[in-house]
Amino acid sequence: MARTQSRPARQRNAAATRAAILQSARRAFAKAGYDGAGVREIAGGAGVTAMLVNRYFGSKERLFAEAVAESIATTSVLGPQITKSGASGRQIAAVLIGITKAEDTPLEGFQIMLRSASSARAARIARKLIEQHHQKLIAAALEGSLAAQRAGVMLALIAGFQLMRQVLELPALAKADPGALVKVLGPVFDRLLAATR
Amino acid sequence: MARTQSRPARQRNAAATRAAILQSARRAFAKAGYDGAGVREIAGGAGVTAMLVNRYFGSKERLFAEAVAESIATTSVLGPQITKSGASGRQIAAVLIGITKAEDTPLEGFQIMLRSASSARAARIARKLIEQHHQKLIAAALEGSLAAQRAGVMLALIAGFQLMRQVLELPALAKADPGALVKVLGPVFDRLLAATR
DNA sequence: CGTATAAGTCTACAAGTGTATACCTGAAGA
DNA sequence: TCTTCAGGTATACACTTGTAGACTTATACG
Repeated sequence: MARTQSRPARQRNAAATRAAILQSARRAFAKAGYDGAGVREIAGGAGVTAMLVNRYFGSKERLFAEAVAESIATTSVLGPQITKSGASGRQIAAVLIGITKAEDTPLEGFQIMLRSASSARAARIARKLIEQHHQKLIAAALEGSLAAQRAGVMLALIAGFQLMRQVLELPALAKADPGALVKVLGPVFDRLLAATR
Repeated sequence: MARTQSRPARQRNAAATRAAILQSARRAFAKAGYDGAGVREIAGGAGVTAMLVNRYFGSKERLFAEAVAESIATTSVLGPQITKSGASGRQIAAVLIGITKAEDTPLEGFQIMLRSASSARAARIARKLIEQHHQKLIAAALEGSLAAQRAGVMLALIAGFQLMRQVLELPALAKADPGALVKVLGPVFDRLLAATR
């Protein structure tokens, strides 16, 4: 009766608990990266003991793989925006600027990747998922030559922008007026959308 | 006489030892990031005990700050290229592509930043240095309005490109023909160099 | 030679990591 | 009501991390 009274104390439900752990893991990995997020912290975020995490997922590494897979699948905001036929650079820029504003972001998959880049295993997992889920889709939607390279540079720009704005919080990008950023970023995306001459 | 016979046993030279530690630290941080590189590992790379590191630098955090500062100062390849008056996007792109080719790179400072982004303390240190050493210089060299934002986006593009090409090794960028990459990246840099309309 | 002092190491500790084993507990079936 | 077993916790261990204090050793100077 020590713990039951302080919390709503979720019913004993394996599936729900598993889901809660996974969600907590996604948030923690996005915030601190693979090495930075501890199993106890993740467990705490789900209102659960550390050991239950290992009980359900086997190990931290397997938990990470599952969390990344889910996050990437959910990170579908920017993809459609870019791959739809009539997209303008200004639109893409506006969306990107919007979703890199708050702490919590739909670009969770990218966030995890950025913060886990130091871990070799994490990087390998991330590369595979990025390549298959984003790079190929964008490249396919681009017309003209060097589509793969242009898609790659777009992803680089997105990742770098997020890194500087959200992770490093470089003032020039983090505190800038969104309108001004659109003015700067829009034409850049336009260049990448346009077929290379 | 237990230890003296096994090694060349560098002469006792504070300055040289300090420099050796710093170099080892730069390499270790670039490879594994702030959290990933251990003090013992860094010390070992300099042929020295872990405690000597703290003796000379006070703490790991301060060692990191100094290592980043030195790396950033050394990372002077791109800065002059961008800030010189007659620079073209194509030239900048060519230089960037050249120095993001091999594993070892003159962009060590960026590399460290990328791999340490997960650590909050490391990010704070890196932000300060990046801001003062790169962002302000580039912004000052740019003509027209929104110079700070344009400089920030340039840095984002550089960091993102390096991340995707060197750290994640996205095939479209890592294995691409340099000439093709110049064709894609050059106009993008041109856009950022040109005054915003 | 003798000694002062800088250069460097040893041992240890407190905190944090992922994980294994043993344990408890609450709800459902008989 | 009693039993059963999945859902969950507590304790502990082996290891690693950054760092502190006491210790040793080599070099330069008198």
